[in-house]
Amino acid sequence: METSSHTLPSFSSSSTTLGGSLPLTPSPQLTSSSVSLTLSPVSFPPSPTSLSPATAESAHSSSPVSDFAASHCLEGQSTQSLGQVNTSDQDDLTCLSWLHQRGDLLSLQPLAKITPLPQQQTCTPGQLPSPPPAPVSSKPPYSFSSLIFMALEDSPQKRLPVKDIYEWIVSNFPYYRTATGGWRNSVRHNLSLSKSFCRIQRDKSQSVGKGSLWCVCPEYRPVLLEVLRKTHSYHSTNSNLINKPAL
DNA sequence: CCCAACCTAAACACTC
DNA sequence: AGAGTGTTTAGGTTGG
Repeated sequence: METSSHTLPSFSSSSTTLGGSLPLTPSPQLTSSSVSLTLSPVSFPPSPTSLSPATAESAHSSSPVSDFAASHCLEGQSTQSLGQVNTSDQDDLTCLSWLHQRGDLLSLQPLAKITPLPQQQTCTPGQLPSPPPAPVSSKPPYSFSSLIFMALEDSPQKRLPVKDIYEWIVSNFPYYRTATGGWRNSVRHNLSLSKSFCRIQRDKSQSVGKGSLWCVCPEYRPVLLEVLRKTHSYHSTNSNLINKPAL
C-alpha cells in the first residue's frame, strides 16, 4: 500500500541548508547563528552521558544504507571544537551543537550521576561541577518528539532504528531505564504519528535488524529545534535558579 | 472554557 | 509461535 516510507528527499550534500540557513525563527539569540560554532564529529561524545553504544553501534550497522547522505547540519560543518563551546548557547542554536554539550542537558538530568551507566560515567571534570541535588529519577522535561529528535541528531547517520532510539534514550535519560515499558510504545507512537519523522526502508540486502530506520524530516527540523530550544532554555533557566542556591 | 500539544494505553496487523 | 515493529484509536492531562 502506502509504504509511505517517505521516499527520502534525495539528499545531496547540498541539503546542508538544514544546518544553518533554514528559516528558523530566529530568536534574538539565534542571530547569525549557524556560522559560529559547530562541532567536529570527533569531539562529539564528550559528555558524561557520552554516546551510547547504540549510536556507535548503529554507526556500523547502518552502514551505507543508501546515499541519504547524513548531510545535515553537522556534516560538513566542522570544527571549531568544543573548546569554545561554552561560548553560550547563543550562537549555535540552529545547529544542535549546543545540544551536544550535554553538560547542559545533564543539569536537567542529574540522574545520570546518580545511577551512572557502566560505560559512561566518566564525567569529565570541568564539565559539570556536579551539583547533585535534584530529585531522583525525575522524568526528563523533553517530549518524546524531542527525545527522538535528539537521538536521531546524535547519531552519525542521522537515522536510527527504533531499537537504537530506545537505547539512546535509556543511555542519556536513565529515568527510562527503570520506567515501565509503556514509554517505548509512546516512542513508536510518536514516530509513526508525527510528521516530523520519516521512515526509511532498510536495504534488505544489508538489513540486520527488524524494522526500518527513522530520520528527521528536514522540513520539520526547524520546528523540532525550536521546541527543543524552548524546553531547553526554559528548564535551564529554571535549573539555574534551583541549582544555584544564592550566589 | 476551548484548543492544541502531549502522554499513555491498548488493539491490531505485519515482519522476521 | 513469539517478539519486535508500525499504525491507529481513544481517553486523559496540561498549558496557553
